[in-house]
Amino acid sequence: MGEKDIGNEDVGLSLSLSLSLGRGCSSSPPPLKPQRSVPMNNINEKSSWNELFQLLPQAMPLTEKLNMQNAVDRSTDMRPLFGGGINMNSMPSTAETPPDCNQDNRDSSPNNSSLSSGSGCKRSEREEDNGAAVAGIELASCSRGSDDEDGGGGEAARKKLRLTKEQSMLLEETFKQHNTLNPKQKQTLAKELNLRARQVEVWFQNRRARTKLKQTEVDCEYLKRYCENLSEENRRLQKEVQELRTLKLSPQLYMHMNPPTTLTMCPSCERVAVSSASSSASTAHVPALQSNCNNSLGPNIQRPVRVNTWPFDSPISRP
DNA sequence: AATTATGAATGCTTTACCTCA
DNA sequence: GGTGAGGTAAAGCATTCATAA
Repeated sequence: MGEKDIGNEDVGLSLSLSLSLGRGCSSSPPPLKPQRSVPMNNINEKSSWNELFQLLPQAMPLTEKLNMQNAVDRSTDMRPLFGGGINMNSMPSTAETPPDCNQDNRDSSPNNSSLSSGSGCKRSEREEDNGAAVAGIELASCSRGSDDEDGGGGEAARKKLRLTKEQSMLLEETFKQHNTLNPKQKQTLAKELNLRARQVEVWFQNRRARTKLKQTEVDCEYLKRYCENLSEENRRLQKEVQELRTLKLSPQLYMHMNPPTTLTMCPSCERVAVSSASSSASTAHVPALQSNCNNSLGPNIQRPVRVNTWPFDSPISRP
């Protein structure tokens, strides 16, 4: 399948996602992601993403931001919707969910160790699931799997469920709104989808995990680029230092040189003006720049411009 | 046959809540 | 009554497996 390729390509094209934050700081990479410091129940990856996008560099066109968002979304969201050969079976395997199953072996773990930890076995969900099963979840049509429900053991062969297109779509839509569900939402959604609450829960867990994975890939790509740009910048600066040293060694040349060039930026519109330190004429165009903007800092405030290693913010490939 | 996508299982951590000394 | 320790449940995450496509 080429889907992964597409995903990677998108990632490659869309790296800048989180990067946003590095603007103006070329010495240390920006935080890639807001760190979690809240109870896990409150995690809302979506909102983090939104924050990230809000922080994207202003220089980045909106379409680019959207493309990035779409790229990530596409890489994870669209597949279930447009993947070929969608199997419409929706039946939770009866091997997994015997109609009269009302105890903890719902998950049909081969070693039946789901009770081992007490905390990891999600008792309530099993209870919920039982409720869902009672509510008729098991009545969903099953296009396959009828041959393994008689498998006696049943637990050994777990038949893989494929969600229907409609189910996937609704799950995706819900995930876009909130990437975690409270029990009530879970139940409601499960009922709507004709699935067990546990299945909805698992789907959301997987979705979060895989979204995170994609984000990690994007972050890695960004860091890679960031590093490359730093290296490039370093090389450039070293070359510049070398040139200056050379000039210093030949004072005659040095004397005929123009004074060092500095860059100044209009604080409001952030347009850059090149000026010579001793040339009043050349500095004149900073106020000229500022004449077009409402600069709250006043026209005389100029700040030096740092060379930005932000990969998408400035042309790196300088001559 | 190999690969990819994805549903599911398992074990662990974190957090909230309760009980008790 | 306030407080810290210990236990428990619930929820989420990371990892892994299994299987459909």
